[in-house]
Order: sequence, then C-alpha cells, then structure tokens
Amino acid sequence: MTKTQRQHRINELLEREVISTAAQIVGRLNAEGIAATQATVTRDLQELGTVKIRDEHGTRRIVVGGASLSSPAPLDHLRRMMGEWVVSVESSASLVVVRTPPGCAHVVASALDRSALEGVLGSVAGDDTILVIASEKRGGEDLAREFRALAGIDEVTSTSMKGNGHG
Amino acid sequence: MTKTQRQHRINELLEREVISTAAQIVGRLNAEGIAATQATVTRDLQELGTVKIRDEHGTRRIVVGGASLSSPAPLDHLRRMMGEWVVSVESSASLVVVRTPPGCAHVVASALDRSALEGVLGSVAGDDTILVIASEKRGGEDLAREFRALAGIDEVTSTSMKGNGHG
DNA sequence: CCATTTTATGCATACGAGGGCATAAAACTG
DNA sequence: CAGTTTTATGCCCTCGTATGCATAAAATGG
Repeated sequence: MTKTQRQHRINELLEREVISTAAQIVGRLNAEGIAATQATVTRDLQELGTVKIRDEHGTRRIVVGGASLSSPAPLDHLRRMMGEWVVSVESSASLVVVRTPPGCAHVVASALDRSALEGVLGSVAGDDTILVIASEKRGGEDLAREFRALAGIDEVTSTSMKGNGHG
Repeated sequence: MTKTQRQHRINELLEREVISTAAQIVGRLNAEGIAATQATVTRDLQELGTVKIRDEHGTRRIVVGGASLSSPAPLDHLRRMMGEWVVSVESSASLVVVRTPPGCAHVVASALDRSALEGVLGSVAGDDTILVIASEKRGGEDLAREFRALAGIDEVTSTSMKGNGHG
C-alpha cells in the first residue's frame, strides 16, 4: 500500500466519520489491513492540511480541506513536488510562470495551493504551465527566486533553459 | 539538475536541432553544465518516447512525439507513475475508472498515453479521475487487473476502498 | 559481410523518501 | 495548575530510484 493510497483512505475516513485523534485513524486503517503508526498518520494529516475543530455538538473533530490558510501542508511536500516536476521558473512584474512536463502542471499547482506560501494570490494551471500571481508586496521576482530554491534550480541554468511559454 | 529538467532540455534540443546520436546530446548538455553520460541520455530518450528517422534530406535524426505507437515509453515509467499516484482502479464493461489525488490525473493519463499499453483505445482525464476505454477484445476487467498490478494494488484492498467516483 | 559506431543493459553505488521507535513538546481536561 | 493525552520530531533503517561504468548487443555504413 502506497503513501498516496493510504492518504486517500484517510481523507475518505475523515469525510465520513467523526474522528478526533491520529490513534483512531491508526485503528481504522489497521482494521482494514493497512499498517501505519501514529507518527506516520500525523505526518499524513499534516500533508493533507487537516485541522482540528469543535463541531456543533462541541465534539472535537479532524477535518480536511478549506483550511489551507490555517493549516498549510508542510513546505517539504511542495519542495518534493517542485523538485520532481518543475523544469523552469520565470517572472515578469508580479507574474511567475512555472513550466512542467505535459500533464504535470496540476500536481504542482495543487501542492502550491495547499502550501499557503506567503505572497501567492492565486494560480492557474494549464497542461504544462502554471501562472502564479504574486502579491504586490512580494513581487514576482522574489517569489520566483523562492520557487527556484524549492525546485532546486540555479538561476543560471534557468536562464539558459529559457523557452517559449505556453500551456 | 533533476532528471525532469534534463529531459525537458533534451526535448527542447531535439525540437530545435538535427541530432542523431545520444553522444551529441551528451555534448550539448555538458556544454551547458549539465552532467550526464550516454547511458543516462539513452534512458531519457526511451522515456521521452523518441524514434530515429531519416528526414527529407536523408539525414538521420532523433525526434520526439507522435511516435508513441512505434516507440512507447518503457512500462517502468508508467509503473512508477501509477505506483505513486493511483489510489484505486475499478471497471464496468469496457470502461476503467482510475482514481488519483486531486490534480494528479493528468500525470497518470499522460504516462498512460505514452506507454501504448495493449487494449487501451483512449482516455480522458479530469481532476482526480481518469476514464479509460478498453478495446472489446481486451475488456475493462482485464485492463483494470493490469492497472492494479502496475499500481501495486491488491484487488481486495481496492474493493474495500470503494468510493464515489467523480472528477 | 565486416568493421565501426551507437545503443542497451547488468551491476554497483549513492542518495532521497518513507516509516517506525522513542521521547520531547504541545494540547487538553478536570 | 497539574496530570494525562495527543502530536511532533530527531534519529535510524530500509527500500527504491537514478546514474555511471563497462561491455554486450544492435545498428549503421561502406
């Protein structure tokens, strides 16, 4: 069972049941033959961007989605996605253009959305291109610099790899 | 420099120049400070699905794209993509529904397209769902079985993870 | 057909990701 | 506030992937 499959199952569990601790999730998963410890599930919950709330009955509950600002996924997840898929980063004024192989833009855009990175107003993903809008305060150049660092791209090589953006 | 970035650069080189050997690509890459050997570049060309043709001047040339049937990417590439992103596989008659995390369907669909797997007529990718049409000869059930094998999914766990498909 | 060039691959190594253990740190409850 | 519960994390280990080396196998050209 892969990490992706386990996280998907955790997502389903959280949507359907009232669960308040990682240990409860461990119990459910083990009952289905999915091996994982509290440490692993806690890391999964971080990557899924969950938060713990108190529902209308006053019961504590772990929920997913719609909470990326208050509980962003770890930067490590974004770094891994960018490191794996981003081929170039360029900026113009407050816009940043991120290139990926065909079909991969959405993976990076999704990870970007869930990371709640400072200075990102929003992003639009095509097939192999992501257009990211930087806040005026942050600026496209500074944001692009952080993207390159996350993707492990030297600015020099990014420049030499300049191509015609489309997506 | 990541493998993805290197392959993207190779793709660009092949689109713009007449290149006939892996050694020429090694030379170009090294000139740009990108370290790789002939063995690595040959594997890259395989994953990119390139073929060697003779152009209108009779010159040998490596080209990409539009050749997936004659030079499919290795099954290993599809296996890695499915192993990383596929969370469930289900079939109905000649249709197979593949589920991924949000935003990841295109990565798997792209790898599927380039693999030229037998019995796949076509596929459509949404955000987190891929609909694959199996040939009548192959059938959805058999194709789904191969997908599970590639993704490393037991049929039992796939059943227990049944959810509501949408994308 | 043969010599040369080029590609493909087995093997070994290095590195990164994933996950468990143990425990520190934080959160929660009474 | 203190005790208990829960989460977070440092460290370590295992496994899979990527890559280079060397060379076998295939392709090419004369």
